[in-house]
Amino acid sequence: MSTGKRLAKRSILGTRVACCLEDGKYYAGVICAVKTMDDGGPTVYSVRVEGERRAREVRESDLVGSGFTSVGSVKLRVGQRAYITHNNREVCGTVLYHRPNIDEVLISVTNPETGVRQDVKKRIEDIRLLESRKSARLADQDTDFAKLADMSTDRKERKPSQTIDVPAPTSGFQGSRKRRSSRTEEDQMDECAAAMVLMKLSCSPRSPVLPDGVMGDSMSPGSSVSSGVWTWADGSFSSSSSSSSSRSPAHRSATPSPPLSESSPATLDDGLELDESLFDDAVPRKRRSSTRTMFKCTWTGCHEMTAACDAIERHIRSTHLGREEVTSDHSDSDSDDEDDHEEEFYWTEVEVNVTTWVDPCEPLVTPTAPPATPPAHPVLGAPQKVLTIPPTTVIPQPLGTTCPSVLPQPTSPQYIHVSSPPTLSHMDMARPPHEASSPAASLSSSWPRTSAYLSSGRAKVRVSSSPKASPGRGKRNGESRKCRKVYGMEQRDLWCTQCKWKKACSRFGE
DNA sequence: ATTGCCGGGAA
DNA sequence: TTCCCGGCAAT
Ligand SMILES: [Zn+2]
Repeated sequence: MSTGKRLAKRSILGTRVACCLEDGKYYAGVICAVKTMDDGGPTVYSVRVEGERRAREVRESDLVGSGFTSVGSVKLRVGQRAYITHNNREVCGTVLYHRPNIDEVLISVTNPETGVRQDVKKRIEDIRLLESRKSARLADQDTDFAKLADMSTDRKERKPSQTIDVPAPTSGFQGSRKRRSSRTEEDQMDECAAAMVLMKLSCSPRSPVLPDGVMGDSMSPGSSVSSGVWTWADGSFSSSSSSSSSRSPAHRSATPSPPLSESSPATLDDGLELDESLFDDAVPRKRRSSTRTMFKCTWTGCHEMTAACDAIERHIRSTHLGREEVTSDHSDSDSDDEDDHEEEFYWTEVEVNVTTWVDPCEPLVTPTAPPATPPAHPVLGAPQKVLTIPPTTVIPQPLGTTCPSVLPQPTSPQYIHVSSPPTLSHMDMARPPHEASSPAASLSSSWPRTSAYLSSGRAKVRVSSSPKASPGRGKRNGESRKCRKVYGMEQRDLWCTQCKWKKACSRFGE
């Protein structure tokens, strides 16, 4: 009554959180009760830490998770167990150090395949303190099993991400909503299992894979927080679907064999066909008419553009993500052993007028490109007119087609922006954006990278044959990325009011 | 299973 | 009026 105050409705009971214990490290647990002192006292949470019997009572400030402190704002102790996405699978590691000042965390992980221990640098935002519900995931494609299973399939240059299968979010924690389930998951599992079998057959029973005690040291004394990250290796396959989910590790489009029909963006500079037969059969091979697909860096303020997506990814990796190729210069197309392919989130395909660029193999910069590329990690979400593409770089949309599912800004479907960034960034979005005025402002400038989850993974532009509009009820035809979808449940406060009320969206109404 | 949102209802 | 949600249609 009275004072409008709306509590986040969802019950936090049952929410998985990381709880800071006496040793200063965080351990996974579940909230089982909340005790709030009505007289202004601090709220006390009763958390059952995994591996312990009794629940312990902790203060809010000792919790990390959705609705609480975000990982980004805590200092991790040495020895803290952490989960990161490495080579497309979640691995568990131990923090070697955490330097908040430069936002860098060094984690020691062990590669399940090689058994080699490796130190990985991550940003705090890319780190989870809780294990994802679905961990283990093979990178497929060029992992061993892929070779075993079908090595004939691809021999040529392959690109990490063709399809836009959405991966996920980051911010390891969860509230109460479950993430979408991908059906490919099963496939992968199967293949994975098959692979394991193969490997088992061809290797010694106790294959080099996964050295038992991956991190036998410096962990909690008696708490078995783990439950095995690489579950598949343990033999426990139970795909539990506990209520508290979490992000699923970012994984790429996996399916190796089937010829992907759509959504296979251009590949390499020379003569590989792209899929644009869909929108305009231009450039079946080389530059033909007058446009051509280029790969443009979408990093805020950066205008780098290259002809090969390979190149743009390299650019992004080194310039923006600050990662250098860890692995020895692999010949050209396999064992991508770097990190999760975060670089893929920062480029987009663009149709370029062929006359404006010269060398197909060399990265080039748009004429107006400001030399000032942010040196360090620029803060995402600080909008600064990103897509200020000079007229030459973008082609107008061919027909009165809709440009669905890409730009959240419905107002100017003038430019087709062949999309690609398959997923959103792995930024943590635990708290409401400190952005300028309206979230819409930030949106209009770029991808909704502030968004948490882009649920249905499909981001490829596609020309639908007929504009078809039936404003009846339910849903509009193909397009429907409204606040809910764009921001996800987790960021409900960013939705427009109408959406919050389950009414017709006013922001993306169109 | 998820998303958009109408219609209805409580505060 | 503001806010919330059941439930249905369309994916
Ligand atoms: Zn809305």
